[in-house]
Amino acid sequence: MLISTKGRYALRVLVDMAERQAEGYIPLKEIAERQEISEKYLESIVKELVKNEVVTGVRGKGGGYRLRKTPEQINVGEVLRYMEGSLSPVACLEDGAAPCERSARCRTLEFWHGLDEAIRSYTSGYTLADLVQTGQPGNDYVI
Amino acid sequence: MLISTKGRYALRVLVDMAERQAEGYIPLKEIAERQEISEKYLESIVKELVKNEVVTGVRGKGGGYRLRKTPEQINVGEVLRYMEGSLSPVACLEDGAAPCERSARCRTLEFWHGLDEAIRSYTSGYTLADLVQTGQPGNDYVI
DNA sequence: TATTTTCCTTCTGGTATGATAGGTAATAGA
DNA sequence: TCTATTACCTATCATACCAGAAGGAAAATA
Repeated sequence: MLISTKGRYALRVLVDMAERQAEGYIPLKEIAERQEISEKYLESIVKELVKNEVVTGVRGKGGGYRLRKTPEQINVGEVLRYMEGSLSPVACLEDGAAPCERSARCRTLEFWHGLDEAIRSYTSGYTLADLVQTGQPGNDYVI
Repeated sequence: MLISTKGRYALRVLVDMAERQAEGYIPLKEIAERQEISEKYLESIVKELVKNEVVTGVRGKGGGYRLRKTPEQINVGEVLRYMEGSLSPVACLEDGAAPCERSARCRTLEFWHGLDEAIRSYTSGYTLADLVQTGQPGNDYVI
């Protein structure tokens, strides 16, 4: 499993926010109800989105969360990487992974690199706007 | 992490066997030493390969394991699916997963389907022969 | 001041991962 | 027939991650 509920829920939350951009700040409680996800669990997810400057939160009455950029500026691959830490298919390609001392003679490394690149180029071909509008990528990425 | 050590080690074991096809049956102990992987752990991995008819084992002196098909006939994606159970990036696309009752209005489903397909088409574009020879895919798959 | 909301820290039950341990069954060769 | 070798089988274990739940503190509004 490449993507856990963290990544999946994060996208659903962002789509929800994008569809209600005009309404200003939206309480997490509302999003949790609409998306049928535990509000407490969503807290930990949104926290990560705040930390990475994808959304902003405002406390108190009338507060809530809203997108910090336009949906067109929010890249899906980037968001998933925030949530999952990494989208690398294997441990040896993860950021900050100790370089494998077998890599020079590893016959599978190139295969993994290719898979990593396939995932990277697919996911970074989508923005939040693509998800909201049609569910189709808006750029020229072709599978 | 899409691929655990099970899938990674399985490929290394298979490449090792492919490179020594002419030598007949190869004891797991040798493979474990060459690949620097715990023999006991490899047992559980090879067991799965036997179960899925990728390799055959013969007991006793002079015994060991060998490929059951030619490297050209062994598909990398298939092997990884045996080892990992599934290569689906998200739980909702896994084989036998309960169909999500939100799927009709899910704005992210198509994105996940595309990612699933990207992974599937990349991994199934490689055979064991490709890993052994050059580390490059032998078919016309283009990223 | 009361209410609403984010924000922060801690805890928990379940499951998967990456092994290790110890044995049984089959086979070949001396 | 005995012994060494090898695959095969079952059980156990430490650790980490997943998916939340709980309880409160801080800020903002009315």
